[in-house]
Amino acid sequence: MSVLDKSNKEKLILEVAQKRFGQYGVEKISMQEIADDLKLSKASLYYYFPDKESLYKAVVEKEQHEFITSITERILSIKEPDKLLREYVNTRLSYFRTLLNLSRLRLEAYSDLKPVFRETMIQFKAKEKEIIVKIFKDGVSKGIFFINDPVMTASLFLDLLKGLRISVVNDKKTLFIDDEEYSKLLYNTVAFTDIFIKGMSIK
Amino acid sequence: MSVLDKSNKEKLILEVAQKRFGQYGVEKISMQEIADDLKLSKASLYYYFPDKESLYKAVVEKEQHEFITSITERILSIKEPDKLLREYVNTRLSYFRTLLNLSRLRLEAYSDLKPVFRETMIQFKAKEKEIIVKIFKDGVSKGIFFINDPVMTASLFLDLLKGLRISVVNDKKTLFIDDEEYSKLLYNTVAFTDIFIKGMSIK
DNA sequence: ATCCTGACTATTTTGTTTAAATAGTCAGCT
DNA sequence: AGCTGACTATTTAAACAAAATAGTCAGGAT
Repeated sequence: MSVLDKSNKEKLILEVAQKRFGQYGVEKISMQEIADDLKLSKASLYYYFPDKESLYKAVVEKEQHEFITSITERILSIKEPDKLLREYVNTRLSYFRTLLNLSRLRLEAYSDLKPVFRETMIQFKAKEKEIIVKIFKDGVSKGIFFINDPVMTASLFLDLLKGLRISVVNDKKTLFIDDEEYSKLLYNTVAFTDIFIKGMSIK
Repeated sequence: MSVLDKSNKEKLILEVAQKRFGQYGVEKISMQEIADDLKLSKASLYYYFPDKESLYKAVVEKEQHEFITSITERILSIKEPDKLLREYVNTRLSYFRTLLNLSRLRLEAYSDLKPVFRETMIQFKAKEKEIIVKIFKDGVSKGIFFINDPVMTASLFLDLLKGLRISVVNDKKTLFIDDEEYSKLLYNTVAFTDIFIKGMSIK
């Protein structure tokens, strides 16, 4: 079942769960609490979602979908590849923050990720990479970027962004990022993107 | 007491500990085992080092010292800043691998680091930064690099390198990096350095 | 005085049991 | 089809015991 063809009730449940998970993280919210929020019994909640994992997965996929939709929209309105890339890293960072709140445990680590999530994550990474590859290739064809291997370079770019994100989280015990840390991360990310763009640009 | 003015016995102990910690990590090697290696009683080992932490700290500082010495040597023989930077990332990466073996737990994370280590780590980061700043400033004065804020850019560069390293480790349960992963990390690091250098170079 | 040791104690880690919390099921009602 | 109370199954947390290892010390050897 796709994100698009859900019943109203399911959508409502997803919204409530999204809000709750976003506030305290999956492992701190019980199914009972979500049911209470919906003024529903827990058993009824299980009528819609077979288990907690699938509910969480649906919320994560909803977030992913919202991010991809949002960024795809912008792609249509922005013409310059470099501007586009800057826009991308911005949006991506706020999405990162959302995901962080959603789980409150090292979300970007494959290691202790259940197979179900591994798959959705791989899919997301593929979409993400596709977007960046498109931007890079566009830049090349417009004569702005000089890139030998756009696919490899896209991977590298995404790895570096991820690295910056992880660096911040890795240094902390409590998996939460405050405004100050966020703006510092944003600053670093922007500075990095500038240099990277310059590094790819025709001299 | 500096790394330089230790008794022969202390040096020997450090070598043995360095080897042992390097093989299995600190937490998997007992003081008894190190003492056995040295054909010494555990109590004697404690005669030289007041506790395990200080022994471990001494080993880490030895490694740091070896790295800094090694890289400083190269700085003297290499003239071109870009070549120097490439040399740096190479050496730094092999040092990373050593440290990884030494602890086998997220060493680069400040969070659960005892104050003693936090200090030596801060010192090391400062030295590291100093080296990069020097390389950058040299590049600027030689008219090769164009950098507005060399200090900030050095921080960013080091953060990005760290990010790439952490990305690899973060995805794993077992904190060990094999040859294949290492060469992939090296490849990414080199590719990144190339783009970064280009991004800093005068057009 | 320097270096070393066996025999000790203190602390940390690991394993085990039990209790509590929460996930998940189901027969049956509306 | 959608919902529920009352149930069971699993997971997590707390408490305790046992094992491993860190760390101490009085005193012996050189």
